[in-house]
Formats: sequence, structure tokens, C-alpha cells
Amino acid sequence: MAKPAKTFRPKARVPKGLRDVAAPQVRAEAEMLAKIRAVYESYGFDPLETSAFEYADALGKFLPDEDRPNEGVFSFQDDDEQWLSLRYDLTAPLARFVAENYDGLPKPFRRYQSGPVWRNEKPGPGRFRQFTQFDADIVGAPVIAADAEMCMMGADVLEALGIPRGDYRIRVNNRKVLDGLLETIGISADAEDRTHMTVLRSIDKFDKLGRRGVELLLGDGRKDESGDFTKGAGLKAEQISVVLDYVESGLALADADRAAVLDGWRKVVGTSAIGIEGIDELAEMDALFSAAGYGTDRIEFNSWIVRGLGYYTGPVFEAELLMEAKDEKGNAVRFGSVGSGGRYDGLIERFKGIKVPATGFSVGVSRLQAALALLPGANDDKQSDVVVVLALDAANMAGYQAMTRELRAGGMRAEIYLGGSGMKAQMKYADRRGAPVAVIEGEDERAAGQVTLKDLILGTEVSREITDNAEWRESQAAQITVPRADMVEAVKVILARHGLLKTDGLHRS
RNA sequence: GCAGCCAUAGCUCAGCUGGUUAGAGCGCUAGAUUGUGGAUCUAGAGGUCCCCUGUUCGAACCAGGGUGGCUGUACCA
Repeated sequence: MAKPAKTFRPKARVPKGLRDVAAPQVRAEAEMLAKIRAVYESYGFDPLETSAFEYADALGKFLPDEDRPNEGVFSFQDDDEQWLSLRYDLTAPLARFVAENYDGLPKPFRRYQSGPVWRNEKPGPGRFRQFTQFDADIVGAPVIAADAEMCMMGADVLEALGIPRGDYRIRVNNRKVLDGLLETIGISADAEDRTHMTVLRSIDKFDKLGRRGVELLLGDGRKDESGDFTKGAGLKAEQISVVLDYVESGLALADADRAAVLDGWRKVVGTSAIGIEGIDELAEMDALFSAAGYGTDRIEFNSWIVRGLGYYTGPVFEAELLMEAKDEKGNAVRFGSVGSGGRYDGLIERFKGIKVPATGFSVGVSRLQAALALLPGANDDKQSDVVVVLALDAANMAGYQAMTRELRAGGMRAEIYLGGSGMKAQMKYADRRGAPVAVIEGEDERAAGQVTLKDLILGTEVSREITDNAEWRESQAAQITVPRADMVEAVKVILARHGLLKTDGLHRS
């Protein structure tokens, strides 16, 4: 007895950490990108697009002791066995591009670029394996004014996106200051050194874990809420107290006075040459910020900003949102950093063997968008502006198409109902679709040379007062009948009443 | 990666110590309504109870393994 062969049905599902993005969010992101681009353009940056994947060695993510790329990046082998990796940021590809085209580029070279990047990590709320970044970088700029400009531009970007001053902060530190700190407590300046890395990571967590948590991480280690244990840096008590002194010195002054913060740091790392160099750089940035009128309500110096350990060599900065928000369940949400950057003088050296100084700023578009969506009022339903022309008579499709064409020529978005159902379903479709207007031309209207226009927005309002069905139907809520020739103008009047009539070439949203 | 919790209809969930045809609300489809989205009423569709193996006369429920999700933590260029 042969069993009927089972048809294989794949499970329809989006891969973990990836997502489908619906219309409102696609539009919101496009709008956000346009605003960021305008700021970058105004600072003189030019666009550049590089490919989505690169040779893995060019991205610099090969595991040192194995012949395959780092697990954090998505990689595959080409037909010639060479490893390719999806880009995990836009900076590494820029370094490759500059190295490859070095002689033909103006130096300094300013470029901006946006696009998706991919990281093979555990996804979390607001954290995906594909997300969008929008970077601006200056390559071949050794002067500290370049870093200062990046910070100020970061502030300008956030304000251009409508985030009020005071609701965000650009937080700035300098890797040289951190190196100086480690030097003063006798820890190797080598960024590859285990203790060096552990200490910096601990400092980075001050914001999250507080003084006590950082103290534990610097010492023996810390147990988290689930009972899992994180091994610490194993510092001695005196060393820990120096680090905590540094982190906390000037913390109270962080948003009051940048110079005072630097004074505090100078006391802790004043014996280290590299530390002093870092502080002097920050002092120069402070002077530039102040001269340009960027106070601590926009840019502050902050001791726990560390950034990744990979390639930063000088000033580092993060853009953080300070306002409170609640998620769907009413829990307070911390946004974290929505942008970051810093100086990376060694990245291009990997390719060219010569030092090419560079600094840049990167907006985390996906996370910023997720954050803004949680703000009150962000998810108010936006009224659609698509006019739906009902197709009541299959034999008259050409006539409905003509109506639709006229509406489009009149500057409106319009579509014909192209499903197979009757009038009731068509009205329901228009409602679902969020259409403001339904255009109805049945046999009666056509015979009379008329069309019926139904104002669906007004109809919804009217329906709130009507509980009786007969009344609702007889009232023919909010509809008018006009001569066919006047259709376009009449639809415009209804759209204008609801503020949906386009006045320029841009799509309103 | 490590640790904890969780997995039943499209969604949110109920399902007593293992016992026949697994339920609710919302949503969806249709009818009441001859040409009208809302409201109301009625009817209908929709489930490999995450997967595999085991225990048992019998498993949505118990055990082991797997997969997926959430939370914390680590990593984060």
C-alpha cells in the first residue's frame, strides 16, 4: 500500500535576527536617511558606495590561528576557494577603497555612505543581524579639528532628526587618556594584552553596572542575575581605586564644565606622557567646541566611553539619547548609543604600510529609528492618501482605468480595486487600505454621467454617532454625487479637507 | 558562548493530580442588508498542542535529547 507522497512544504519564516519592514517604517527610514544625508552634504562630504561583501582578509576579520574568518561575520567561499565576508561595518570597506585608490583621491578625502551591514551575533530587542548604518569619514586628516568637526556634526544630525537639544548628548573621550591611565597603574599599553582589554571593557560598563559592578569586574569577577559568573581583571585594590578615581573624577561635572573634567583627569594620569597627550587633544577640541558655541548641553567629556577595542587610536565619541521611553509593556527602556565614531589612524596602514590618519562618525540608523518609534506620538496612525476606484462592472474596466489615470495625472495616488469580489468587499478593502476616498461608478451613475465619491474619513466620524444599521445605510454617510467631468476636482476638494492633497512633488507621509 | 525561564488557533491566552470529539476572547470569511466600509446578531473556516525518542493500557500534560523564543551576561569591529 503506497502512501500518498507528502508534498514538502517549507516553513514560511524570516531567519532569526532578520525582519521584514512594512511601509510606514520603510518611509520613516528613507526620510531619516534623507535628513542625515543633507547634514553630511552640507559639511562637504561626497557619497560613495562600496559592495556588500569583501574578501575576508580585506575586512581584517581572519582568526589568527585558523584559516577561516571570524564567527561574528557571515562568510562563504568563492568558487576559487577564497573567503568572502558580508561587511560588518562601513569603515573597513572604506579603508580598502582608500588603499586601493589612494593615489587618485584628494587628501583629505571626505565621503559618506549608508547601507545595510551584517553581523552574526545573538539578536536582541532592537538588535538585528542586519541593520543600517550611515557613516561620514575624513581620511588623511591628522588634525584634531577633524575629530571636533565629527562631534559637532553628530550633534547637528540628531537635531536635524528632530531630537531636541538636551534630549541627546555627544559623549567624548580619548583612547590616549585611557592608555595613560593603564600606564600609571602599570598595565601593558599593548591593546592585545588580556588585562588591558578586560580593564577597558570594565570601564565601558560603568554606565550599565555602576561603581560596584565595575569594581567587581576589575577585581575577582562578578555574578550576574542569572547566576552566571564573569571573570574579572584581577587588579589589586590600589589599582582598582585609581581606575575608579579616574572614572568618577569629574563625573559630577560632566555636563557642566568640560575643562574641569580634564583637570580631574590630569590629576590621575598626569604622570603618563600618552595620557597628557590625550588630555591636550581634548583640550583643543574643547576650545573648538566652545568657539563654535557647542556647550555641554550638546557635547560632554565622559570617562566611561571606550568604544570597541579594534582600531580606535585617539578621540572616541558616542551619541546617546537621554530621554525616557516606555516599551509596549510599559517598562522603561534605555536607548543606548545611536551613533559613534572616533579616530582610527592605523586602519589603512594594514594595506599600504604607511600611516593614514582618519576619523569618522557613524549613525546607527536602525537603532535610532527603533528608539524614536518608542517616543510618545511616534506611532500615531498616518492617514493613507491612496484613492480607491471601485470596479463594479467588469465590462467597464477601461472606464475605471481612465478615471484612475485622470486622478494620477491630477497629482494624486490612485488605484483600481483589482480583486474579484463584490461591492461590499470592495468598500471593505478601501477601508482596510486606509483610503480617504472611494470612487463609485455603477450602472446608475454611468447612465447619468455621474460618479459617487465617498469620503471615508468623514464616514468614520459619522458612524460613531449612528448605532442603527438602517440609519447608517440610508444616510449614505458622507458621500456626494458629482458629474463625471468634475471627478478630479471633487476628489481634490475632499483630500484637501483632510490635509492630504500633495502640494509638492514629494510624497507626504 | 554561558546561565535562567518559556513553547497550545493568525494574535493574547485557558486546559484540574496523565483519561474520549482540545477551548475562550479578539481577528478572519460569509449571511441578515435588493448597490455601500462602521455597530449589532447569526453561521463558518482555522490546530502534527514546537520536533524526536522513551515511560504508560492511555501523553498537550511525565522523562531524555533537539529546535525556536524571551531575559540576564559575555562578545560587539
